[in-house]
Amino acid sequence: MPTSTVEQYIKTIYQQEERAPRETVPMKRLSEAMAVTPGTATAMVKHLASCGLVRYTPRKGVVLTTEGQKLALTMVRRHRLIETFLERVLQYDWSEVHDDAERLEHAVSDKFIQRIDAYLGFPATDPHGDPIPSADGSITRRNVVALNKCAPGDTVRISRVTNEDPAFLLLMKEQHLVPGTAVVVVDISETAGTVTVRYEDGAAPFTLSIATSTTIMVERGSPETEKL
Amino acid sequence: MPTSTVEQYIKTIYQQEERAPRETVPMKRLSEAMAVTPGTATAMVKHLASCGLVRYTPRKGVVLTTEGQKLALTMVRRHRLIETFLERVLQYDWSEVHDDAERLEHAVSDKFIQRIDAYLGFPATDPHGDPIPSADGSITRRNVVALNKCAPGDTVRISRVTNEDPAFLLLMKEQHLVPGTAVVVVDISETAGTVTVRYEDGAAPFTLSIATSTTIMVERGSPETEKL
DNA sequence: TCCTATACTTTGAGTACTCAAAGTATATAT
DNA sequence: ATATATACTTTGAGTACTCAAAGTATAGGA
Repeated sequence: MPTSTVEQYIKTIYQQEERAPRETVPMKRLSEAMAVTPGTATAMVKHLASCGLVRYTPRKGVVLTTEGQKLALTMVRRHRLIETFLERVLQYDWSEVHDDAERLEHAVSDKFIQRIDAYLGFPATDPHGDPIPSADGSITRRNVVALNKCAPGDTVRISRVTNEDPAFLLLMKEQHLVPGTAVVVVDISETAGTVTVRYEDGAAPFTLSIATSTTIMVERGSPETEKL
Repeated sequence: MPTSTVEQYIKTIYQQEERAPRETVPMKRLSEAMAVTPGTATAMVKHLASCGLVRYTPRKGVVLTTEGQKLALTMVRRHRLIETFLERVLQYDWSEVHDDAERLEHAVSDKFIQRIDAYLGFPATDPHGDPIPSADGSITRRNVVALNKCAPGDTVRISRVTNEDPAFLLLMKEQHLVPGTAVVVVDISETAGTVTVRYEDGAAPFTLSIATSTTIMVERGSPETEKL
C-alpha cells in the first residue's frame, strides 16, 4: 500500500513527464512541483526507486516504471472522477474542484470510485476537459493543439483548459471559454503577446495573453466540418 | 488544524464517553478502541491535553473538554453524513458504509459536508438510525431503550442499531430489522439468553441473543399510538 | 498489613516524512 | 583550461506518530 505522499509524488512525476515527454524529470522541477526542498525530493525519489515505481539516475532525473505509470493513472483517474463528481453532483464551480479532489483522491476506496463512475454515467472527461483514464489504465488522447498555435481565421473548439488557477478558471467561465465552446481565432500578435477570439454567435471578441493561451487546448476544424 | 490521528482519538474518546457517561475514559479502553499499545495512548493523551482537547488525570483517565466535544461532534457529523450519502446515493449496503466513511471523514472539507447535507435534504439520522449532529454541534437524543430491556407483549419500533459488524448488519437487513421497522416482543428468556420478536405483518418470528439485542435500540409504543 | 494482579507510565528506538545547510558534480562562458 | 553558477546530494536534526519492554502505582484479596 503506497502512502498518500508516495501517491502524490508519483502523480506529480507523471504530470511532469506529460509536460515534457521522452525526458527524465529533474529534481528541481519535481521539488518545485511538490513544494519541498531539493534534498527532500532526492530522498523520496530514492525511496520510490527502491519500491520499483521509478528509475532514478543521480544528477539526471527520474522516469516512471510501468508500475509507476499504473499507479499514476489510478491517481489521475481518481482525481478526475472526483472533480467531475464535485461539479456535476455537488454543484462546485470548476474553479473550486481541484483542492478538494486533491485531498479526497488519497482517501477513497476502489469501490467508491467505481460507484461514482457509474453514477456519473462513465464520463470521458472531467470539467476541465481532461480525459479520465479507464479502470484498466487506458487513456484516450485526442488530437489537440494549444490555442496560440492556431492561425487567424481558424475555427476551433475548446477541448481542455490545463491552467488550474481558480481566478483564471472563473474568468474563462464568464467568457464561456469552456470545453465544448467553438470560437474563431481573430488575431495572434506576437508583438503585443495577445490572442483574440470571437464567438460564432456574434458576442463581443475576447483577448488574452499568449502565455495563458498555451493552457487552452483546442480541436481544429469547425463543428460543421466534423459532421460531414 | 488537528491531524487525522488526533481527530480519530477524539472521536473514539467521545464514543467511549457516550457508552459510559459521567465517567473518565481509562487508558485501557482507549488503547483497545484505537488498537494501539497503552504507552501510545498515554503519550497521545498528553498531547491532546496540551492542545486543550481533553482533561487528563494520570492513572485515572481522560474526559473531553468543551473544545474536544466540539471537534468530536464535527467528526461524528462528518461520519454519519458520509455514511448516509454512501448508502442513499452510491448504493452501498448499510453493512459496507462504515470503513469508507472512516477514511473519508478525515479528508473532506466543510464545503463538501455542507453540500452533501443539502443534497441529501438535511437528514436527521444515518442508515443505522444514529442522529446526525447539526453544523453548530447540537444533537437530538431520542428516548430509546435497548431491545432486551423491553417486556414481552411490547410493540416497539427499531430506532438505532449500534453494532457495526457487517455480518450482523447483513443478517438484520435480511430480517428487516432496520430503523423504522415495528416489531412485537414475543419473549425474553434470561435462561436461554434469547430475545424473540415477531412482525406486525405476520412474518415468521425471529430470535437473537440478548448480547446482540443490547445493540438494538427501540422506541416504545406502537406507531398507531403515536399517531393520536 | 502485606501481596499480587492489573492498569498505567516511562524510556528507548524505529518509520515516514520534513528542512537547513554544507558539500559535490556539471554545463557553460570566458 | 579555468571559473562560476546552478543543480544536485548528503548530513544532521526535528515532528508526528508507532511499539516493546521495563518500571511504578493502586485496588482488592488473603
